[in-house]
Amino acid sequence: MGYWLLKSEPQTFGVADLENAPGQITPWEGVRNHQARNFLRDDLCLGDRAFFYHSGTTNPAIVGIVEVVRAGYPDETAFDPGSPYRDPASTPDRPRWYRVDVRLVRRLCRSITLAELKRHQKTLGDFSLLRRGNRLSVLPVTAAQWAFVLTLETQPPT
DNA sequence: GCCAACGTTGGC
DNA sequence: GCCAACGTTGGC
Repeated sequence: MGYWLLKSEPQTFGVADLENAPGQITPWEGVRNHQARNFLRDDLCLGDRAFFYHSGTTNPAIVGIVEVVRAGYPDETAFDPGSPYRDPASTPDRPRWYRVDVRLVRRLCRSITLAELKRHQKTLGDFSLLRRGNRLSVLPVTAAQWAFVLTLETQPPT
């Protein structure tokens, strides 16, 4: 099973929105970066788990856990002239962008902030989220990193 | 193919 | 609001 981290700005789509979505399922769409697209299209498998991460906020943090319930398929928002994610270069015949469907497994008992993760950089090792200049909205997480972050959840914030 | 200009992301 | 990182665009 693979582990991932998915970023979203809570003002656009936060964990609360996912909580209120039908079946607590949402397409993870609108990703318009080739490297992130490759992860969505090729690497996120059915059953994989991902951290739901809030970016662009005062306290960027991991706030929940989601599960991939549908593997990569074309992101149809690219075909929609009314969508902010419209990309005329992507067509149904030759889709350029892909999305997955995710379901909320649960919120974390407490948010694990980016600041806190940085304090554990030594333990986390080469964590893609902490790499300088990283802007990818879909990031791989190792099994060890996944497990460690979950141990933080049940400890008081450091 | 090179590179400057520009736009976006995202932390602070 | 600022700035670093980095992707994209477009002229040459």
